[in-house]
Parts: sequence; C-alpha cells; structure tokens
Amino acid sequence: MSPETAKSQETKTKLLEGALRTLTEQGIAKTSARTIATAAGVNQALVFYHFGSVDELLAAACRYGAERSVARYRARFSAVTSLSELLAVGRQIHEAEQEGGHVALLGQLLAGAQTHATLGPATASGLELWIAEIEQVLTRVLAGTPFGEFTDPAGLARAVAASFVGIELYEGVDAAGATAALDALEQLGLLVAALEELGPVAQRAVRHQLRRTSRR
Amino acid sequence: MSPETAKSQETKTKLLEGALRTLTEQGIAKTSARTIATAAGVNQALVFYHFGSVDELLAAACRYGAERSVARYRARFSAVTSLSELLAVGRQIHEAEQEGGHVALLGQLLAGAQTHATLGPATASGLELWIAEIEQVLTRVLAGTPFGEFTDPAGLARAVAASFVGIELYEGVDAAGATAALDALEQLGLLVAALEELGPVAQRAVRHQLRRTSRR
DNA sequence: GTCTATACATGGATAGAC
DNA sequence: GTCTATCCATGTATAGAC
Repeated sequence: MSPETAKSQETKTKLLEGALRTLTEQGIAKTSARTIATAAGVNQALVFYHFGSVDELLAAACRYGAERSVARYRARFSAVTSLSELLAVGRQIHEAEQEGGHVALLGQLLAGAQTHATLGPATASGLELWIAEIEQVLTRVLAGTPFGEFTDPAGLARAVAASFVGIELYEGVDAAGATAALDALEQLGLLVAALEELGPVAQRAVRHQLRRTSRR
Repeated sequence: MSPETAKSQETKTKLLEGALRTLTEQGIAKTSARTIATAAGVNQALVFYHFGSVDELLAAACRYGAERSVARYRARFSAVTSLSELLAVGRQIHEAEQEGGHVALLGQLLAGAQTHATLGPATASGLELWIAEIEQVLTRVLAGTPFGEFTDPAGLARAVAASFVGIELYEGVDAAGATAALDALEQLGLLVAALEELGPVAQRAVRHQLRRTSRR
C-alpha cells in the first residue's frame, strides 16, 4: 500500500490521529478524507496513498486507538479483585476517557459499520480488546462468588462492553441521565458485592435457590 | 412550515417513513435528503419544503418512530410483574425489532447527534419514551424485592435503555457476541429473580447485609 | 513521498414552472 | 403541493508535477 520509511510512518501516524480526532469531535457523519486530512495537517490525497480508502483508514484508526486505550488500563484491570472494584474502574475509565471521547468513538464506528463493510470487522476487533480485558477480570472475580457457576463471563463481558458504549453515546444527548445510569449501576454493584459477603448459611440458601431456579 | 392538508400529511408521512428506513438500512453516514426522498418515493425538494432541513426531518422521524415503537409494547410492559419477566419482554422486543432495526436506529441517531445539534434533544426525547416505560415497570417490580430500597429505578431505567441500544449496535458487527451478551443478561436476571424467591430468613440476612454495605 | 490540479459523484438548498 | 432545473459546497479518487 505504501513503503515503510520513517517519513511515511510519520504521516501515517498523523492521519491515524487525525482520523480519531475527527471521529470523536465530529462524528461518523462528518468524517471524510478532507476533514481527516485537515485535522491531521496533511494533504487530502495522502489518505488514499497511504490507506487506499477512507474506510480502510478508519478501520486502521480503530485498531490503533483501541489498542492504545486498552493498554492504558491493562494494569488497573489486572489489579481488580471484586465486582465492586471492577465497577469503580469502569467509572474511572468513563471519567478519564469521556473527555477524549475514546469510548463514544467505538459508538461512532459501530454506527458507521452498518454501511461501511470494511468497518464492521475492524470495530468488532477493537471492541474485542476491551472485552478480553473485562472477561479476564470477570472470570477471576466471579469464581469467588456464590453465583460463579451460574454466570457466563464471556457473555457478560460482551454485555458490559456494549452497554458501556451505549451509555457513553447516551451521555452525548443527556449528560445528567448518563450520570444517573452509572450511579444506579454502581449501586447495583454494591448490592452484588454485598452478596459476596453474606454469611455461610445465607450463602448456602442463595446457592440452593439458584440451583432450583436455574433448573427450570 | 407547511400547510396541513390531507395531501401534505400524506407526503410528510412518506418522508418520515423514508427517513426511518434509510436510517436503519443505510446508517446516519449515508442518510441524506436524496436517499430519504428516494426511499420515500417523493421528490428531494419536498424534504426542505415540509421540514426545512434534513436535520429537522430526522428529529421529527425520531419522535415519530419512537412513539410508534413504544406504543407497540406498552401493553406488554404493563403486564410485567417480575424482573425475569421484564428481561423476557426485553428479549422479545430485541427479536421483533431487530429485523426492522428500530432500536439500532436510536444508536444511529445518538451517533449523529454528536454533530447535528438539532438531533440531540430529539434523540433524547425519543429515548425518554422507552425510559419512561422501563422506569414504570422497574418501580413497580422492585418494590416487591429485598433490594427495592437500595436501587434507583430512574437511573436503572436509563442504564437499561442505553445498554440495550449499545447491544443492538454491537449486534451489527458481531451477531454471535450480541446473542451471548443477551443470554448472559438473561441468566443474570434469573439469578436476581431467584433472590426474590428466597425464604424469609435468608431474605432478612440479605437485606441486613445490604444495609451494612450501603452505609459505607 | 508529497503536493497541486483536476475529474466526477453526491449532497444541501432554492427558484420557478406546473 | 409537487416537480424540474439549477447552483454551489463537499466528498472520493486519480494523474502528474516536484
């Protein structure tokens, strides 16, 4: 597609950053070769020279951005030992990334993926990076709870990641509502955390009830 | 903006339907006066005659579509008496509306709202219709559970609605993943439902633990 | 490798005929 | 009310100069 010299890499990076900025600041609808090139401070034609098409640039930017964002939180994820801690980390990520819009970015890409065929797989694999982190944590954390055997970490991780993106998008149109939503989830997390700390008798009762119910 | 004759209403409706179809089938990025008019089978200039601008048409379409979708499920929502039933209804809605893409539509609008200033409030009020239904159900249902006093129905309703939109968007890039996510949530719902059916002693233990934890 | 110039398509919006 | 014609901005993509 293009050689691998130092200068080439530099403009490629500029374009990737420009694509991310345009996507977060202007949304998928206003993202074009021109707007990206302007944000990147390079010529519009270079989009096609280096990436072939706008879609492919966006796909590359998705991978690039997701990898960087996830890496930033990998250490914090691996330190999590309980559900309520996981929620706290989620809240931290929300507050830190919201400004940069790095999560709503995935929302923009998900919306764009509907038409731009190239974007679908790229967005999926970008999300997959987040999902993998969350899944690891959930597997580790749920093992020690009364409901470890009744939950599916892989599915839950997907639900958590997708929900997070949804709430991030929602924040764009109703900031107060999004805050209320996150508060409510946090409360819910505390509630589940409380179950982790039940006495042995009560835990056994809960577990027993779960077995009965899940058999239906 | 335009008179209220029968014929006027008819083309307005055509445009609204066309806008919804274009939005769901092509996404916000490919939605334009021309594509909408083609889908509606009317002339492109009528978008501006009847609605002033594309954005205003989209805003109107959002209200129109959300109202119709919510109305379709209002009866079913009001019949819900437990959390697991609520989840089941959610699953039904997912399956029924997925084909028509009426939920991912809200995702497209949320994505578009980032730039199109007019869209923000309209999308928010469209989502609000869903939220209101869910909130009513949650308030009713949670009252009868051990954790009714520890949860915030308004916030939870917002979390549920936004999450649903996120999962719906996610489905577009990874159908299997979205199914796994919904399955996991359903399992989680059964788990919570099980807590509703605990014996009085265990319930008291749970409630006690919740009070202790939430005091921190 | 990068830029300028340029082609051609698509989109927003209006004027004027019917 | 609706359609045709039209203007102009924006977008994708390529050719060719430097």
